[in-house]
Amino acid sequence: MEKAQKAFFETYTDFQCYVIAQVNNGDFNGVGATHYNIVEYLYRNGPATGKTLAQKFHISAPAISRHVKLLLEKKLLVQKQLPEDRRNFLLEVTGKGKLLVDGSENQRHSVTTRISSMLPKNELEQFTRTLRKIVDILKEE
Amino acid sequence: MEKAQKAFFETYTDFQCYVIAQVNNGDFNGVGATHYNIVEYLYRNGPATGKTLAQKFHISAPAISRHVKLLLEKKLLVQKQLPEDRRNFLLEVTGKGKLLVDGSENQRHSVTTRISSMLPKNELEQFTRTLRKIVDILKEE
DNA sequence: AAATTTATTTAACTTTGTTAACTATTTACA
DNA sequence: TGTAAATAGTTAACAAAGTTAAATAAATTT
Repeated sequence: MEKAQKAFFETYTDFQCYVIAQVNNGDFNGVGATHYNIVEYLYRNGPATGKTLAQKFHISAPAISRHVKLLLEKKLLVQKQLPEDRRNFLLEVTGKGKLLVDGSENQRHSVTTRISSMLPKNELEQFTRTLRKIVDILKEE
Repeated sequence: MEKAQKAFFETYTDFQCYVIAQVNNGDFNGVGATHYNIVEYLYRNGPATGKTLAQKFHISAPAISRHVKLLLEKKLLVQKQLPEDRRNFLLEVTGKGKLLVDGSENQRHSVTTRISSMLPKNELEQFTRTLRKIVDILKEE
């Protein structure tokens, strides 16, 4: 294997360990990583249906259904049945849900905040561009 | 939130979805993602003990123990008790284990290979440098 | 020699994903 | 228009892979 490839490979796998560990361990007041990501996604992108979330997060509809059920119980989301197609339920973040995302004690959010604040702006921009390319490569399959 | 930060944040979370999906779904002949990562790590870095693996992958000793047990059953690893301290068991990749990693049908390996072959060399090097910084930031805590 | 520490394993449990089967609703079309 | 197919979501049963607590065996400390 070529040197640049090898360096990338090692760093990437090292990084992957952290991402996985963060997902496995991150549980904040009974709100797991995927729970949090759902709330945050709906906060930033506006209301969406369960189906959209399943596609976004690449998990099955029943998995989303269980997550949403818990988030409704915790009053972090509310559900609105659409009159034009009553099979669809739009999910919306509550004030409490927004507080969860905005909260400064939020570890999940702070990881990306910390990363982006510790890199020079141009380096961050270049990194984001390459990472976007990588995501697009991954999406192709 | 600043524009560059926001772009990073969105791309990062999108990327994270793929990493997690890959870990959840990736099961190749009964060998899951962590199983494979263990074999590959030992292949590339030489024999190591369970304790080392637990530290490397940020998972508990019992989790490693279960993974290793399966990998021994599948003859992908062998175990050698060290005479100088018989509590330590060095884990080593077998020929069969090496074939798993080297195999061209190997999806896990091919993700990083595909990424690195689709980026210009200097972009890959810059990306690796920034990603290494990020891993170091994450390691600090 | 006894107590403590260390590496590993076993047992019991939790979380979070999966597929299969179900309900409710909408759409297609003979 | 009435029936069949498709779609969104849920429930049930299960699997994978993590966790902590407790057990074992070996080495080290006192």
